Amino acid sequence: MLKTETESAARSPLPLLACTCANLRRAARVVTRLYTRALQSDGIEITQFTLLMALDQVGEISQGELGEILALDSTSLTRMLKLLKDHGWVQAKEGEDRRMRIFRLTKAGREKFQQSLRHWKQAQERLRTALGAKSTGELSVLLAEITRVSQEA
Amino acid sequence: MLKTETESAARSPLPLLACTCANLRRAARVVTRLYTRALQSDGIEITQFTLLMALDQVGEISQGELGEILALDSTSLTRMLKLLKDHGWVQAKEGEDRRMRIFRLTKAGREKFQQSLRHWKQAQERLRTALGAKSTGELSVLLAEITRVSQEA
DNA sequence: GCATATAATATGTATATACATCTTACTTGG
DNA sequence: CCAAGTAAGATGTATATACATATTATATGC
Repeated sequence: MLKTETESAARSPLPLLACTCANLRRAARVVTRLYTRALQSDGIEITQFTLLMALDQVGEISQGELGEILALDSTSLTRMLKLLKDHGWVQAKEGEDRRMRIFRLTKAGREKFQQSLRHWKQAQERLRTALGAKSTGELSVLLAEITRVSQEA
Repeated sequence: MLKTETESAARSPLPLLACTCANLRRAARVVTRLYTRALQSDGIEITQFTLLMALDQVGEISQGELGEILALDSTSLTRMLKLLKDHGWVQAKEGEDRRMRIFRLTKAGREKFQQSLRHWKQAQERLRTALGAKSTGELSVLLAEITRVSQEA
């Protein structure tokens, strides 16, 4: 029988998992915590902040298109956007195609976004400093790459 | 008023978001889909497969320690592991410290792991091929780095 | 040895997210 | 113009995940 490893302190704290997916998800968890905590006093989750940021950039957009940009299932967005609506941060209107929902920020949403932007920047900057500018840039490129090729694969 | 962009086809399909966290999460979603679909016929989620893989490697481990390795809140593991227990893939025993739960794979769990390993390898390999070996290696290193520094930051 | 502090896990609650399926609206072949 | 097909979003259901708090067991100061 193998010696149980439970008592040994010899396990490295973060062994490299062999699975790219597991490594991505683990990194996403840790980084999400960092941003979520930075935004805590703003009363907004980083996932919600991301939607505000996207809407701030594009102005108006349909639910489906927003889903494509964020690689989020459109039906997932139904509920995420509902939370934002309940907060009064976004509003929807019908498109010319009456099946579509066109979303945009409300005034309160723009304000919430601007407000939380400070703490977001702090988190973003803290991470960039800790990882190094070069690595941060490389990571960005690789994440864009892997997102693209995974969608095709 | 800005022209609504809803009708224009001119938005690039995957604009680089400005947020490292959003980029990580988006990549994790896309890659998760790839692996989940590869494992579909095995009746196991990639998240569950990851737990089996970790347990297969370490043999026996407490819930808390497993959480540290995977950067998963130990209370999240309570329910994830319960699902695996319900499937009969893992079993728990009390530790010497009677608060602890020590987990390990059952025979059925080892078999399920070995079985699903084939499709996991296919997904892993497909991704590696699509992204390139060099980038895949760099990504691994960067993900380990960002995980480490984010936990400290 | 006890009161208190702390650690490991469980439970309540909330959000994020996916997929299957349903509904409604558009599109298209005839 | 209509029937059949398809596209956009809503809803049912399930898992992943976090945090606050509760519970139980261990550790520690006196």
